[in-house]
Amino acid sequence: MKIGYPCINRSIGCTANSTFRLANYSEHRLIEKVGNNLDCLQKILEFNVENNFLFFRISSDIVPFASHPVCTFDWIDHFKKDFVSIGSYIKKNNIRISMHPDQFILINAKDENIVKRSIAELDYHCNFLDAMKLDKAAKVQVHVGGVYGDKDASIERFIKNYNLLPQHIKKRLVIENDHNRFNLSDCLQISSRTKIPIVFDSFHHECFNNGETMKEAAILASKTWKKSDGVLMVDYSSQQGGKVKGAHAQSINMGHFKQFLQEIAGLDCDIMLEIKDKEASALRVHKYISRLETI
DNA sequence: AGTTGTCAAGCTAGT
DNA sequence: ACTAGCTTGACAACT
Repeated sequence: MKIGYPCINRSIGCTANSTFRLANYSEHRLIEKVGNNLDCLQKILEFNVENNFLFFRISSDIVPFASHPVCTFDWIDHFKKDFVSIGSYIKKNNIRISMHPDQFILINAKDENIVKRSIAELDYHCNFLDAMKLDKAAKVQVHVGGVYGDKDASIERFIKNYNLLPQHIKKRLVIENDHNRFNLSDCLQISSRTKIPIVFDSFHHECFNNGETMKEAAILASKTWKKSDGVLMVDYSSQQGGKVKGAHAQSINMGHFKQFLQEIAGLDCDIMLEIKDKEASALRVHKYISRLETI
């Protein structure tokens, strides 16, 4: 079981998701930003290896505007050496990688243009992972999309559009249950017809489910992962008190987390801690787990 | 140097 | 009708 946190490290003093304004786009700026972001990504990964965080989500902002029409620059070729070098570091240290394109990515949108832009964005994510020469266990996770007042039709549209995706996207794309639109059983329905693996989001499952216990749900999701996809990815969080339903906790609630670990005991998975304070909470989790291992 | 409005993109529920 | 929330900050124009 690997533990990770998403995108941002707050203790090493650099970010791998630095961007700029579209209005200020220039090739020079793009090269500068991507160069810095890749340098910082390497530093974050080194920090992670030292601290035994072997699961990491790379920010979608690592190559700003990569899928925007304004970007015609061949960044894959320009940074080829860096990609290969970071990729070998990832493989050498057996780090699991994921990416999570933003909320604008809607494979099942009714508007063809949104679908087109979404595919362009997925293409960017997959090209990025391909450039690092990572195997297909490095995943790109999205939500199913919008309901548009007709869930069945929206599921059909997802499946239809998914089947049309190019192979280099299909091999990495996975779906995640969300907290108010498509829950685990909706995702399972899609998975049974497309064989797409499901990232299990435990917090979303608490918010929105079809009566499955945490353990049942995690096992159902894990069965959608083939050997070559790697083990089940889990997104873990809990409710931030005083905020609207679905708001992620600012810092980890260890009691809640321990109970979650007990509930899914015996299931191999990699856990992404979607907690706002990032590695601070991840360090507390590690302390707890290493204590368990020494007992 | 510090503050603050704004940033490519969408959907949903809650106010 | 409007906004918070979602991987959420961080950019950049303004004091």
